[in-house]
Amino acid sequence: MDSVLRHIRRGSEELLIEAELVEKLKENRPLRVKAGFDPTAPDLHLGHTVLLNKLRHFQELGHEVFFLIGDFTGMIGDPSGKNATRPPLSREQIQENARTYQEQVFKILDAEKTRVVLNSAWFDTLGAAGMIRLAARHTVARMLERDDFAKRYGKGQPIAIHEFLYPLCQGYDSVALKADVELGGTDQKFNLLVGRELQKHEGLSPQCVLTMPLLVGLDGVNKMSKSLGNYVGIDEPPEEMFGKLMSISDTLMWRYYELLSFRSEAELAALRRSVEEGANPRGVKAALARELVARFHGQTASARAEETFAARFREGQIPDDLPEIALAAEGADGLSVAQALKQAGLVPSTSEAIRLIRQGGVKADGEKITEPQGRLPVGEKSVILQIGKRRFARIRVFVR
RNA sequence: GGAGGGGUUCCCGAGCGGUCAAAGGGAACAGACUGUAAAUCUGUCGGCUCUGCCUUCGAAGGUUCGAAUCCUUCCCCCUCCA
Repeated sequence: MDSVLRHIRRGSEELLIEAELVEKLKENRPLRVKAGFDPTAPDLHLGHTVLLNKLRHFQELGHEVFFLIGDFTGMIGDPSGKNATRPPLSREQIQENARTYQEQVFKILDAEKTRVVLNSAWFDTLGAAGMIRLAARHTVARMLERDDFAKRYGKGQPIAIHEFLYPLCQGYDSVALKADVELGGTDQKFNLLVGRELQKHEGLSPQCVLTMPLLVGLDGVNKMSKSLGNYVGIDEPPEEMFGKLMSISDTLMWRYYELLSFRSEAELAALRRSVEEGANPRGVKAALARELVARFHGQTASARAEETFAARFREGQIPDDLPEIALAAEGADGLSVAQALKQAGLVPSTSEAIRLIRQGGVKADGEKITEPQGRLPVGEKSVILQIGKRRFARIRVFVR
């Protein structure tokens, strides 16, 4: 029992209430473990996988996971108040999103032990009267206990009524599913607890609540999210993933280890010690990148991504598989480098190109270009233009 | 229904008749450094046929030699009172 509990708790923020969970586990049946996802943005990133990994743990322990897609609650919108409105999704879009979700989710979850459910299944039949009955179960004062509501109320910021319905609906999902455990991010704690209350009202045994920390994004400041652009998508190409993971700060790396790696606590401690004793954090970070890329793309792809990364950034190599782009020059004197960079799509404007040349950031066939007026001659041979370490194009100039 | 606050370049946010392509911060990009796309430092950060020209400060008009800054109308967001 102890080792099971430790497994469940690993990486988690909070478990409520442990004693109750022990009781449930003692019943020796598959527990009904619930986690909700909204029906938009089916592009999963590493932030989502923190929770998915935990669901996976439950499956490994023989429990049943309910992967709930909040197609009904999606209509209410995000209660965090950031995105005020969100266009309602059509039935087809939701179906489509659900499908995409599953494709991605089952890279982590065991499809055999996962039930995908939509909450419109019970809300469509609940009706307005049912909704009012549900709303009667909770008081405004209790609703205002939620941290973000309290803050907004205190600051005189608006809170729309329907935002109060969101936690209630999410809680009702737990009633409908008879959930034994619900997982969510720490920001979900309040909503998860509402589920407990509502279940008690219905005479059900209240669910245990397990919250997982939010994963900080690549910027090291905000939580990982697609809209902030600080994410690593689980569908991204191996090279991209590897590079992004190498770009996190040395401090942030440890957080990622805790939340994303499957290495044992003992192994983590050993890694930490080695860096304290002078090992280069670069290597440790690469090991993390290797593990994660391998999880989504396999060993070989992961190894190849690492090689590419090393070649590109340590040895400054130029990728060898660049397609040739043919650009037309107006006359026999060729094309200005700035124009070429723009037309090849490496920069959005010639102004930007000129700036980069002035800063010494542009190379042609490995030679730094110093003259903003520089031109590429017309010819049979292609030239490789490079900006910084990451942008390349193979260009050939011809006369129109 | 009434009163008031506000919409500025990717984001936050200053500017309130000329010296404003517009302070400051963030993000981003480049350079230096580095066994890292880490950290740190420096620079850049509307467009162009680039020592000059053109287009931006919610929209449209107007006043003025000159407007992000003043006036008019309109659109949008927010708060308070009822």
